[in-house]
Order: sequence, then C-alpha cells, then structure tokens
Amino acid sequence: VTDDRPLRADARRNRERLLAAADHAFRRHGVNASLDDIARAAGVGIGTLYRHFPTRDDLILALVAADLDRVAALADEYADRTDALERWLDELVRHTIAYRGLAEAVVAATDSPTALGACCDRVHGAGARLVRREQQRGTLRSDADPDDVIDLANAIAWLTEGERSPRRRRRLLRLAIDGLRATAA
Amino acid sequence: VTDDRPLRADARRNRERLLAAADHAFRRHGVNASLDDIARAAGVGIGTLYRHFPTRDDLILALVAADLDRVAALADEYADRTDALERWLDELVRHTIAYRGLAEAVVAATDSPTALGACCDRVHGAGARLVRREQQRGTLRSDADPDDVIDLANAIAWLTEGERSPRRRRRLLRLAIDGLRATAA
DNA sequence: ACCTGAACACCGTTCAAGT
DNA sequence: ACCTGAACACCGTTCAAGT
Repeated sequence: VTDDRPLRADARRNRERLLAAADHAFRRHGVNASLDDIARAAGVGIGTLYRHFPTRDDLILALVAADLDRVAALADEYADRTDALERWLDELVRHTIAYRGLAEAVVAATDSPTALGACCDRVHGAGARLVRREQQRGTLRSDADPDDVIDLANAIAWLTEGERSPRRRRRLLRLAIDGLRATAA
Repeated sequence: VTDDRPLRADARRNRERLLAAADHAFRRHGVNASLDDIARAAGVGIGTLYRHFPTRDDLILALVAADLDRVAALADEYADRTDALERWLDELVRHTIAYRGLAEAVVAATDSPTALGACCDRVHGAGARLVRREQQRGTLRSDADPDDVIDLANAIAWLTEGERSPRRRRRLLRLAIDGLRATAA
C-alpha cells in the first residue's frame, strides 16, 4: 500500500529533522509530548509534521519499528537456548520502555488495524511462537496461553517504565517466568 | 488536617451532584473524563467543582476511597484461609478496574503524599501483610518482595480494565500466583 | 461561605494560501 | 509536491465579581 517514490530533497530533510526532534521530545516527555513543540524544534510548520505523520502512532512507529522488528527476529535466534524465554522477554521489555507511554501505545495498538498495530502483532506473534516452542519441549507449562505471556511482559513494562534501575523489572519478570515453569495445578 | 464543619446546605447538595455526575462520566469515559462536562452535568459552575475537588485525584478519591478501604479490610478477614491471596488479589483487581484509567491513577498515586496516595498505601500495606503472612506459613516463596506482588496485580488490572469478561484477568492472576507458590530457584 | 463564568494558556487537527 | 500558519475546537485552571 505504501508509495515508495523517493521524497523530494526538502521533504526528506524535514522528515529526518522531525524524527530527531520527536525522539528527543519522547525521551524527555514520553510519547504524548506536544506535537507543536516537536514541529517547532524541528524548525518546521505543524502542517508538515501532520503531512509526514498523520497520527501520533505513525510517528511512534517510525521511531521504534526497526527496534521492534529486531526484537521479533531475536525470538527465532534464541529459540534453542534453555533460557530462551527469560532472555527474550527481558529484551522485549527493555525496548518497550524506550519512551514513557510506549508500553501503553503498544498494548493499545496490538490487534488494531494500523501500521503500529501490525508491527506490534509481529512482535507478539514471534513471542507466542517462542512460548509454544518451549511448551513443546516441555520446559513451560502447556496450559498457559502464549498471548497471556506477552501481555504480562507488556504489563510489567508499563509498570517499570521510567525506572533507571532494571532491578524491579527483572524481579517481576522472574516471578512471571517462574509461574510459567511451575507445574500446572 | 481536614475541617469537619458541616457544609452549607447548597454546598452539600452540589457536592452530591458532582459526585453522581463524576461517577457517571468516569464509567462512560474513564477517570480522564472532561471536568467541564462533569460540572455541566451536575448543573454547577466549573469553579464549584474545583472548590470541592481541587484536583482530579480528589474527585477520584471521593468516589473510590470507601471501596478501597473495604478491600484493605478484607485482607485481614481472609488472612487464615488457604486461598487468601488469590481471593484477595482478585478482589483488589476487581475494584481497581471500576473506571478506565483507575489502575494508572492508583499506581501513580502510590507512595505520593496526596490523599489518594495515602488510601492506595493503606491497600498496598494490607496486601503486603497478607503476603508476608502466607510466607511465614510457608505457602508462598519467601524470596518474593511483597510489594512486587501488589504491583503485579495492579499491572494486571491495567491490562484488563475495560474487559467485560473476567476470564483473562483470572488467568493472568492465576499465572502470577503460581509463580509465587513455586519453589525458589 | 459559597457560586459563577469569563479569561487565559495550552494542545490537537484541518485547510486555504503559498512556493 | 510540499510547506506554512491561521483558524477552530476542546480542555484545564484561576480568579474577580457576585450572592
């Protein structure tokens, strides 16, 4: 559906500036940072921001898509390790807290027919495959819903976003994973 | 610190109307519903809303304080049951999803020096006592941080708020609790 | 003592006018 | 083809004026 004609030189430059300004603003104020401020910081009219990124989610997606797709790819890389799930979930959460409010945006987008939604679904799907793999291997209780596992990781990301120390995040993930490795009731 | 002089008749009536309108709006649109709309629905000037409830949290608190304190009290009632924790956490989550956005408000308020924060801390404390009780009884792994347990329940509330069916909420709580009952690594 | 609503600041979104 | 910014709608918060 995307039109891949190369952008005009000024458009391309504006796009880059907007992304840099958005990344800066998102780091500072979370993904709900003022779009006006971002356009101003990029030295661009607010209309130009909307032309390049019609919705806030489009802007978020442009900044995190590459990262998230890399995380999805890691799921297959880790598949044969005995600690596959803990390694991968930690990686997932680490990237889901890049900006304050990102975890909420990810959960809201999942299963919704937007570009960000499609990206989140790819990550979700890769994680679910990893869970099923471990279940077939017998290292994970088989009655757990693979989707629940990813959702729980996202909930932990939401809870711990903005914390500089990874300690609580790690403890909570450990708790969740221990539940998954426990034998079913 | 509170001044307990009875309110003037019209003030008391306005307060009741505001609470009813806020409850209605919060149910419909979540705790971030427009304050203007609430004042209008209550047939009251916006200034009157601010006089009675200087912050949004004060309004939220007035609506949920009784419920949350009842939940806190339940922790002691349940203390001696073998399924104390699952029963109580389910109760906690059920009340934390009364309005969309409430879980977020609760987590944000916890440990902060506001009236809502104090209320959340009471619930948090009651839950943590329950966890420690089970740990002493040996029914819960002793290396789990009691605070983490409550936080995880709040995260699950956040994740499942707005869902009419309690199924996913129950599954996720079950997962978390199984992790807590599992033997430490 | 309490209520009112205008005033201000801020933000998101659209679109007519420009190049 | 792309950019600009004024215009509109909406919301939160304060405060001078009223009873």
